[in-house]
Amino acid sequence: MKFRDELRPRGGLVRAREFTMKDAYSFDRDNGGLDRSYDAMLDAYHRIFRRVGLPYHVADSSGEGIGGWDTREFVSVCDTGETSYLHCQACDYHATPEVAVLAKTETREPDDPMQPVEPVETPGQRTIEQVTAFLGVSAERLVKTLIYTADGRVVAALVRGDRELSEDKLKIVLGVKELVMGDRETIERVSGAPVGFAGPVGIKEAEIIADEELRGERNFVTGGNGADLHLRNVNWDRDFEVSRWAQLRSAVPGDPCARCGAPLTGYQGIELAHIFKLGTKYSEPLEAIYLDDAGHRKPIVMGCYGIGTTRTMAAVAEHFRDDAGLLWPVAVAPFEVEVILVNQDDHQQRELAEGIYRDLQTAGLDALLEDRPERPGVKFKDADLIGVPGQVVVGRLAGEGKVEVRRRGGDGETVAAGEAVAAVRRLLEKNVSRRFSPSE
RNA sequence: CGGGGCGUAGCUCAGCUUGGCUAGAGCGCGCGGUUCGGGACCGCGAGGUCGGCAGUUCAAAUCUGCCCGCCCCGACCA
Repeated sequence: MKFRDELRPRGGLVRAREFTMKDAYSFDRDNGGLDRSYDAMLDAYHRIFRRVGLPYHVADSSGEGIGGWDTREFVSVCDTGETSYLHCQACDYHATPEVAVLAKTETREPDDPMQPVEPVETPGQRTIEQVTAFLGVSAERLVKTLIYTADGRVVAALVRGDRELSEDKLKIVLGVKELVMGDRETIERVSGAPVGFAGPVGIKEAEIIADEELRGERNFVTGGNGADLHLRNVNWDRDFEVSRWAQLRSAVPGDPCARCGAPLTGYQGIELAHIFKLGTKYSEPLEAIYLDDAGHRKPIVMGCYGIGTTRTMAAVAEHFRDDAGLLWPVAVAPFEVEVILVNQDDHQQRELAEGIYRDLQTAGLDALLEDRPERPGVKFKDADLIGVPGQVVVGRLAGEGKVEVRRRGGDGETVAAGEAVAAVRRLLEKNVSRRFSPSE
């Protein structure tokens, strides 16, 4: 059980303040051992989700602040999911926008001539939306200057106005452990202006790193490093020096896949599980040490693996339901079979139902007995709503010692009461065998 | 924290724009009867500080102000 003080819980079970999750760590003596543990866990997770029967994908993702590598998420596709993913239909690459690597775009030199830099007054216009509206230019013509503190030094990251910077990519390019947005004080110091007017021209103390996409841009608009000031017709090289070019922007649908160049498409999903390699990031500071064959003290090499149990139930509800209610996959159903006593006042029916209920339990099945004093219709509707996969109906055929065994919502077969347990077993096996391929 | 919406019977909601009938419906609940394998039917009945406080008015569920609670969007985020 886990608790988290979410500012705003949402999406029902997907993001609540209280939830359950399965958490696991592996401890190895070296990276080779870690790789084996990780691969075993990856395989186990595949088997878990195949058994549940949920359609899912495995996507490259980031450590979300924990740090690590070989970070992968198990994702259930779902329009109500809270996370965006990108997919290449040509080569089946899945990744989050922050980490999705893009094929190098052709960077041809822009051929229009450079115009002289022109300062423009932009009183109070700080955001991209405000500046584009004020100057009457599209966001692609703007260049955003984002000030970061990376392991203590200041960096100015440049991306096109209509793009999002990927902190994951920036962190990797810089090779730093800690990357945080510059605070107000830092921004004002290096830009010499209030927050919202930073630009690359004349910026102090900051290394300028630019998204490779900007190579093809000319005469763009940037912050003017002065209060209420922007600059038109800014050009790299002529007006400021780029110390490094790199792919910094988050991917969006339509961008080319790094593996095969085909356009990526986007989808929403629920993050079901997350695995990654931690290495010695925590074992070193915590002094989780072992002695190797030679008697040397070495930090344990760790891996981290989690499954969001509660939100997996949310994904199950999204995928396994019909107009009448839920259809639990057997692997995660709260009960495997429900015995429906149609007329609780009929002694013959009652005895038969209670007998089968006990037999099912004796046989090791999770059984539920519906014997409330309700009308038959109510019981059938509720049984379908709850969605227990197996149903045994004990009703008008009880006098002949017969009952009906069926899958929730499906056609039934009439069997002798003594055959009921075996019939339920067969039925549940069939249900278990329902599988989806990971790429479905 | 910013934006939007909603608080009326146990539940879901109508009524509010344009103030005025005894504040309504469906479901649920109680009693009587019929029915009894896919959320039955008939009859009778109980059930309300209209979220709270204050104001305007001859008169407030309805208009105004403040407060409280819940939901949605955003910011944020192992």
